[in-house]
Amino acid sequence: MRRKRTTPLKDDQINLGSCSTELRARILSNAPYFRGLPQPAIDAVNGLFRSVSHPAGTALYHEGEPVQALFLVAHGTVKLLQHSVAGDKVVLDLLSQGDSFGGLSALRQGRYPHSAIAQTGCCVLTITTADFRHLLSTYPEVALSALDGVVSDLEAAHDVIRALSTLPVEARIAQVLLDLADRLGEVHEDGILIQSPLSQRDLAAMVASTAATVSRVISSLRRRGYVDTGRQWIRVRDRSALASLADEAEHAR
Amino acid sequence: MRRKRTTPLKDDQINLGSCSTELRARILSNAPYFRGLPQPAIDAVNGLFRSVSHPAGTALYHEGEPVQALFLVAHGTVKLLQHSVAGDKVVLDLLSQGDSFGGLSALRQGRYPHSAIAQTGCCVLTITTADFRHLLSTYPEVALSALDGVVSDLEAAHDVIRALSTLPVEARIAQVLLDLADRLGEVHEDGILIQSPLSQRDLAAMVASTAATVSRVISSLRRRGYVDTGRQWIRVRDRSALASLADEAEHAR
DNA sequence: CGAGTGTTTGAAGACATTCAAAAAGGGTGG
DNA sequence: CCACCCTTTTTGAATGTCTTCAAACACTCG
Repeated sequence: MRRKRTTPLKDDQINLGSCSTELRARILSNAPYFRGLPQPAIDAVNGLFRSVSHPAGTALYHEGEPVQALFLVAHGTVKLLQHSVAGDKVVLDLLSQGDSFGGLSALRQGRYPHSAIAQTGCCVLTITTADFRHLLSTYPEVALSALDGVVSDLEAAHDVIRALSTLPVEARIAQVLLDLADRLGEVHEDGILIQSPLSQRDLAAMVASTAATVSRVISSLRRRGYVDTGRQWIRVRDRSALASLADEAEHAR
Repeated sequence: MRRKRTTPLKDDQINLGSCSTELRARILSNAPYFRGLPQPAIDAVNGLFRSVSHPAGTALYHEGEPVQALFLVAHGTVKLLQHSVAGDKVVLDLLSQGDSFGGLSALRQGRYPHSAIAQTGCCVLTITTADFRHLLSTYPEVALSALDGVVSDLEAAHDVIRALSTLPVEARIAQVLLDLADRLGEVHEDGILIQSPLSQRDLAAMVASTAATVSRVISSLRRRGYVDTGRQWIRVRDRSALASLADEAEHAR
């Protein structure tokens, strides 16, 4: 019998992911970009995508490389980050099933403005920029959906800027945990488990802090019973307590 | 004869601005959104816009209000900001001639995610969200341009996030000054004058700091001869020196 | 079991904030 | 043109949050 695993994360969130054609079809027809297209169009779109598997930790692309494709997460989680020259990283986002990324920069500069790393083993659907551009002009509603998606990303980025500008570390961490819990969380009776390996270094890179500080804050949250944590995983036990931490910080002063 | 003005800023950047129909036509045909449309289409577009003047300091809209229009700056500068509940503000961007803002959020939530304040007396062209939506579906190339513009805004926001995450205050200020000089600057023999009234409080709200700290940093930059400053204005004298300040901070450590 | 990575914790110190108060700039109305 | 007022800018001193550096500990994998 297998030894009890200590991480509560699902295996397939950690190990190599692969795409069944069934999954692939489901992802594409549910993707915000293509939802609403007539079935024949969806079939045509389906033909333009390739599915690729990436082992955990590998890069899908690096900041500065010429843009080659637009990506759609089918399975697993993908981390978007920027490197600073000094070597420390800034994590911009953590994406999961149904999220898209990468290719839209092609419309502009033609270079990826950030790197994408497989946070888990994952499967992504890719479409070449040329094909996607073609889609955009063929189906205007796709362009509108894309616009919608990017506007939403922009607002999220502005929220991060506000948090970095006005909130102390603890509140920023609380806020990020809430966001991740809502987007990647899996509800259990003992709390919301964030379904992705997430080191405190990663967390630090999301809130503009350091691993040491994050550890201190997280420990304090754990002592207060707001979260459970372990190596590379976090479970939110008291969502509303975290929410008030983030809010009170804003009202303070 | 008129007394020598102490501010080097242009009068019409401070006082009420108005839109000549000539200016209006020029702005619209040069706007990234509509550039490339055939002339009849541009004329049609022209008919959908209204031009509105705003005195300096007045709000074009407030965060949270329902989105009513998309805006295009014809003259003057406009400040986009978010309020924190504690009352301090976060300045997201400073826009000038040709920049657009506001209405794209309509596609999503229907509420403005930030406020817009006339930094100078200014003239803006507005189009209702309904009309703009109509434009988007009528002319697919407009949707593509809009997409392009938002992607560019998103990348700018990510750059701000990186700066806030990795750079000390001085470097962030240097970076913002460079950006403003490039976008709002007017080249003179004695440096690049940022053509918009800009208080140190505003600057502080752009780099997530305080007026007191900004004053100290700016004074230091002035002593080193990198900038000239006065009440509500800044001139960049040594662009490359500022650039190295921002760069060295990244390479340090 | 040993190596490597992730987490915890302490102590010292830096950078920036906060609070406060004074000085300077610019507009306004007499 | 001057006196007044309000806002912006400047500067000092004290404080604090967070970082840095270091070392110990824990967990996982080969």
